Amino acid sequence: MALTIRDVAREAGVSTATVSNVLNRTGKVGRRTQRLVVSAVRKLGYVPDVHARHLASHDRRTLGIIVSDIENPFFPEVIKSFEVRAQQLGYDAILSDTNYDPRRTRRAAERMMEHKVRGVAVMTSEISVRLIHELARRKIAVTFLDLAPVREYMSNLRINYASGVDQIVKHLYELGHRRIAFVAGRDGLKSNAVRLEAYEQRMKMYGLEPGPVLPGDLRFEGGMSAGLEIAKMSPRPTAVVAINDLTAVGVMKGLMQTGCRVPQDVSVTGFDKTRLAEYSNPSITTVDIHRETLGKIAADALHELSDSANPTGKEYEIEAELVLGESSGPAPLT
Amino acid sequence: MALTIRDVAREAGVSTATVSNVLNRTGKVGRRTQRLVVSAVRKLGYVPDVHARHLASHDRRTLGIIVSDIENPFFPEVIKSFEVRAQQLGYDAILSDTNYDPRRTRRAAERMMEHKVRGVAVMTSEISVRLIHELARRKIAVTFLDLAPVREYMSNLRINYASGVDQIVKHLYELGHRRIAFVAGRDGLKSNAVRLEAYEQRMKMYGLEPGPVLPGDLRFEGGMSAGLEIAKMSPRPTAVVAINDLTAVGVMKGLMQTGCRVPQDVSVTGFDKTRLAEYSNPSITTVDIHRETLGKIAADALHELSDSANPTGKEYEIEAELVLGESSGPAPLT
DNA sequence: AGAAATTGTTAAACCGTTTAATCTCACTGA
DNA sequence: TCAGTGAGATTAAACGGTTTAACAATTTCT
Repeated sequence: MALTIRDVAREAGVSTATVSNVLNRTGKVGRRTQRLVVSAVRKLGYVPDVHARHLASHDRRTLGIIVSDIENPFFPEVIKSFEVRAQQLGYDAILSDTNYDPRRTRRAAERMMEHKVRGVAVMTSEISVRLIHELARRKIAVTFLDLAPVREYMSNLRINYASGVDQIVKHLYELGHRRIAFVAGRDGLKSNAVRLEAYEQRMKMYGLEPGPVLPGDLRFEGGMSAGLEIAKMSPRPTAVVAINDLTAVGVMKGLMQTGCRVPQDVSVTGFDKTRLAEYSNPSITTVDIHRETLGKIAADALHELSDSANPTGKEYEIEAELVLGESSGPAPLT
Repeated sequence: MALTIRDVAREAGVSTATVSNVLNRTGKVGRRTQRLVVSAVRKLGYVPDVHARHLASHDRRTLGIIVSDIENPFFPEVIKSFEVRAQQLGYDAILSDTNYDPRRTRRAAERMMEHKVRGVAVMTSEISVRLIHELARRKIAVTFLDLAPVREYMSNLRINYASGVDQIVKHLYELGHRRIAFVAGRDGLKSNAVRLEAYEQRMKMYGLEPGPVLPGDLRFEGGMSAGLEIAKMSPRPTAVVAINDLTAVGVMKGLMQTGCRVPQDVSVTGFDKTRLAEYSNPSITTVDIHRETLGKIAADALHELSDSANPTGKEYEIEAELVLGESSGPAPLT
């Protein structure tokens, strides 16, 4: 039905093998013949079929990336740099979105198997460790974010959340803040627990009493109600460490609604360095987790894992970096 | 090497055809045999190879979507609803990001051809009409945003920008504003030109002099410098219509930096209803372009185009809707 | 009971490409 | 002159599924 390699071969007056060799630049074809084939391809507008190609050449050149929510501003940048890097390494990249739903996570993993990818970057925590092991058992390389120990075909990307929190608390301490509240995120998430823990630890290191710790939901609303609550506390904290930027924006809104000024009365910090941090008013002091590095390293890790003879997993570390904004300032004189 | 349908057939003691029939629910298999096959599949953990499947069954069940920039907050929602709808219709969806680069746009289109997709939703304007025609000529259904007239295998999704602008101007007029400025976007973009034109037309309809029209860049920075400029105009406009939300945020920042209050002194409106509009402070009066509808309709349009016997293109219209925020209010008494 | 209709299963061809094995033939060197 | 060489091209067998014509078994009908 559609144009095949046979049509090209006929047009150029050669065999299909020759066409294939020209297309794949194996260098086995004479210059004259090469020209013939190329012009036949041009003339006919032939485009090879990726499915037939994958099937015939046992060499699978696809990488997958699974994210929990493409609408979460954290992911697009990661996806993009993953895809760019994958392409540089000669892979096709496919994306699946799980929407935080375990069923769809299963489907996503199955899709990766169906597509016979060489590796998958798992950027969500709704996935079960069993599923990861299943992928690895099928010799599909996997990278994930601190979900399991490293093993065969499994590498780990550790984001240094603790260091980010450390830098925030240090920053606030040096500005003179002593009562520093924390607005948490969702309970189940390991990445959230790590940050809370780091906060508590660092506070103690400075000889400060941790807390109060307010509940949040990783969303604007949770931040806002926390902000309202904090505004009427007595003694009122002079600084708030929020679990992410969106929460920080909510906190600021809550504070401002009750007349608290940011940062004159209360300093607020976020996490993740989303665009929101930059564009909110005041802009937010936050932590940059180098998302483009994350995506790139994920692709590199998969490449290395699936390419080498010994697919032993490795640990990678992604650094976090404090970025100053207008939302943090000197503690008010009591 | 990996598990094939033959392994399953052997395990179940049937032929490969039978396994295939069970997997594809053709209903030609007896209950007993069905059970045998299913349990063999389970036991072995067999997952079919998508490439072999596509190759053998000539029925291509993939749709593609090409966007200019996945990091642009406009797209993720569109992509998601496109993928969800595609899946409901039984398609696999693949995504390409062009990064506003014509070369990458070409690559994206080629990728779609290589994958032998049934249809492509083109959500970028960097694509040449030639390329769209080339896709259509290969009987790949295409939908786009007002890039070309409808033809065979080509449907058009028209976003009603004009109506959105109309609603904004009407809203401001009714609040008593008479001097309404406009902050433009990028010059080449048709979608931007349409909005500017609609603004001018509507202003005249109300017997108002359009302008001033300030340049922008669809980014925060352009908005901010426009905001600074507007602040020192005399007589100062009492309202500003910005080309998009990000620009509006910039405008507000610029205004506020010079002591103008929003909306007490100057009202500001955005466009697109990104998260930014909701979370900025004050939140922005903006226009919602129903992105999830856009994605869904794109998938539906492709399905219809590629499914029916006569692939005649159609026109679809996406409505725009005013959403009130805190950034617009009554015109100040002069 | 035997023919006809229905249902279930299989063997073999095919999808569009790659690739190992094989063939051709002009050229080299002894 | 002729075996040996090697570059360039071809042939044919995969790859992992689906599809279809043909056959076998069972049920239905007369």
